[in-house]
Amino acid sequence: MQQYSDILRSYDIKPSYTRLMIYQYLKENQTHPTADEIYQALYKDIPTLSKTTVYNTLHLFIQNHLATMIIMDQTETRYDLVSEPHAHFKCMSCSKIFDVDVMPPKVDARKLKDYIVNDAQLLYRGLCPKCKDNVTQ
Amino acid sequence: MQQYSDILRSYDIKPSYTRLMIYQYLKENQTHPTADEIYQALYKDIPTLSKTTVYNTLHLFIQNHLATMIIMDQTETRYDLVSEPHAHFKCMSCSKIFDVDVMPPKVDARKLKDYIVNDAQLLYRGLCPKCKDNVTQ
DNA sequence: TGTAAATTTGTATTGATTACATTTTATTAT
DNA sequence: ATAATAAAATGTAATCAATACAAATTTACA
Ligand SMILES: [Mn+2]
Ligand SMILES: [Mn+2]
Ligand SMILES: [Zn+2]
Ligand SMILES: [Zn+2]
Repeated sequence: MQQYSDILRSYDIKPSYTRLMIYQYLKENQTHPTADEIYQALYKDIPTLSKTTVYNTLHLFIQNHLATMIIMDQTETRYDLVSEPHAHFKCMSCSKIFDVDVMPPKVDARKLKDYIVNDAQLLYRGLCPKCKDNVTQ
Repeated sequence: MQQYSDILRSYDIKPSYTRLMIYQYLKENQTHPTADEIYQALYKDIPTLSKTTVYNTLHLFIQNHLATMIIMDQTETRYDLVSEPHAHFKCMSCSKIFDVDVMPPKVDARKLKDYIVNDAQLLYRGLCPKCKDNVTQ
């Protein structure tokens, strides 16, 4: 937990209790949760938790480049800690998001000349092995 | 217009007037419009147009692999005709979406073994040349 | 202590998208 | 033609994640 405080501080984020808990949840559940999933999970331990705080905190994490948002469809935004660049696969049947060990291609300077690129995301959609088997029997 | 009808038919879409107009708009304004932008543009010529019809038609186009949706943030879904694979750049200042001539990397079969991949999207975020200049003077 | 700043909370609002019943238009059979 | 049926389009209400914002609580520190 002390180490988590240090990580938050290293991103210029004051490690309040709520922020620590949200960071811990993201760190120890690498499941690309929605804001609501985070809220539901932490609510058990922090009954005073407000959903607004979850949103506020996630936005703070993103501002400070500690987290990133994964938007696969308009109904749910998911969150991930910033780490090694990797791609994401969303199963359109079970809605789970899987990490894919593929690097988003580094932007060719000629292709995006005069642009400032802050973020790159590589997204795949389809069926995960489990759901594929369920559908095709 | 006759050619547009044939294109729709080749995707198993019956070319009604509304569908033709929406297809035409997407074809002749390669600007990745929102459903509302399409509605606002066509409303002038088709005053009876309903926004639900725009959504219905776009969903039909997507079902039949004639169009695709680009979701860069949760407030607006944008639409694009399916064409040569290319990436998209969203300017976080002016909200415009630019085509980028970069191919989303073909999925390595070993990386997504046992997955069924239906769709790949490569997204960049940042500032376009115009907005960059406005911000930095 | 007391005061200001930072953080968290609760509630109301927003707005794009969907649900769905109704109406209109197109197609087919008689 | 006309009627019956199917397909397409419309209008309105509902949904629901996300935000706005003001109030309350906690923290920092003089
Ligand atoms: Mn991930
Ligand atoms: Mn495009
Ligand atoms: Zn699945
Ligand atoms: Zn711009």
